[in-house]
Amino acid sequence: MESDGRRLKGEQRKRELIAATLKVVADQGVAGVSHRVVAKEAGLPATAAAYHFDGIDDLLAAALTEAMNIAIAEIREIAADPDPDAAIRRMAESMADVVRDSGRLVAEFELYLLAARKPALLPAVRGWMDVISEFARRYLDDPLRVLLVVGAFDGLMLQALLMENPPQASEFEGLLRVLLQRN
Amino acid sequence: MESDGRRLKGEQRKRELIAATLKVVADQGVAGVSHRVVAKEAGLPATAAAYHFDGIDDLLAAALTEAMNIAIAEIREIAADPDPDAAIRRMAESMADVVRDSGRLVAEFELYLLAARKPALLPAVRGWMDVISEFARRYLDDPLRVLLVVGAFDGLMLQALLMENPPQASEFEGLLRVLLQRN
DNA sequence: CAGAAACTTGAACGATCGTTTCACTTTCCA
DNA sequence: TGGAAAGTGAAACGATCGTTCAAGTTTCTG
Repeated sequence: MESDGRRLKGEQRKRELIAATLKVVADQGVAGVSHRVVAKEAGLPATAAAYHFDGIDDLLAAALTEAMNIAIAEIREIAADPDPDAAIRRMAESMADVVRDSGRLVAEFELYLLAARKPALLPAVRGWMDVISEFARRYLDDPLRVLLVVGAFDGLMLQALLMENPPQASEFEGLLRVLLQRN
Repeated sequence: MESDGRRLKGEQRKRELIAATLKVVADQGVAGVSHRVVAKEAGLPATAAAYHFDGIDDLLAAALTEAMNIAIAEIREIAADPDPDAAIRRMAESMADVVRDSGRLVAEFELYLLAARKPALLPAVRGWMDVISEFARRYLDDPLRVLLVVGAFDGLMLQALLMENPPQASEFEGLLRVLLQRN
């Protein structure tokens, strides 16, 4: 724990800046992230981010990692459902939810692309792929099929991001049942 | 056809600028694209892109659309193979090739993200999804499974972009056989 | 060959960028 | 309580950005 009031305020501001950054990423993409834009979004002076983070890349990495960790925690919670069928159903609902407000989805894929060039972001991506993989192994033994689930999970969401009529929860459930051989 | 030598030179420069833009996207991502950077890559003066394109967004859209159209043509050619099993095999080899030199892959996903905010880019993305969908319908009747193939196709490549040991052609072939129910 | 059309290119514009500096307030601790 | 530590924020820096402008050259057309 941390009890120093000075550091506590700093940590709070860091969180505010991360939240503002994610909002900017959702609205305008990674390209729209700058010290001044993020600061205005957070209602803070332009130099706030420069003080609390080691440059703009550090802020971006922190924000995208944070977004990914939230998503990972959600999936982990759903995957822990004792009823395997209920887990699938809830997973499908979660996918439909994420597709509906696409902000997090955009952040997730921006992180993927950034990670392709900045190894510091790879652990967050690996954590995401691992939690999906773990979920899939509950239903499948074949490693090839597990790999397929991880790829299809992201691909379906990316596809949904660009479709006129993205799939509903019921369709996601059908897709998951096919992938997990639970027909 | 076009026979005006003045316009021909202009078209040629446009192609050079598009090629240079794709190189920059592959190396540094969309964020690295600017008039001056692209011009230096192409060995042209900084104002060349400003003359031939209606702004930097127009250049970027032209380049990413071009990359996507090349990819679409490749898939279409492979899908036209009279032997269904040979088509799967060649498709798997193509996927492994693309993963190996990841430049086009990065461009493709940058286009996806850009299309989420700029509707002008949607047709190129839809063309890609359509050609994969068409390929899948040769093997599958169930629309849900066709949807799954399209999503999984992109998702697997995106995943491969970030794996330490991306799948080989043989693994892609196994994955395709599962997806297309051709075991 | 003369004028129009298309292309070329360096210079320059205002805007925004990331970052540093420095004077300041707040908070902690001995 | 007084000095150290942490955070705050306005101002300013040089760099880069997209774009415009104007003075050229090349190419076509009548």
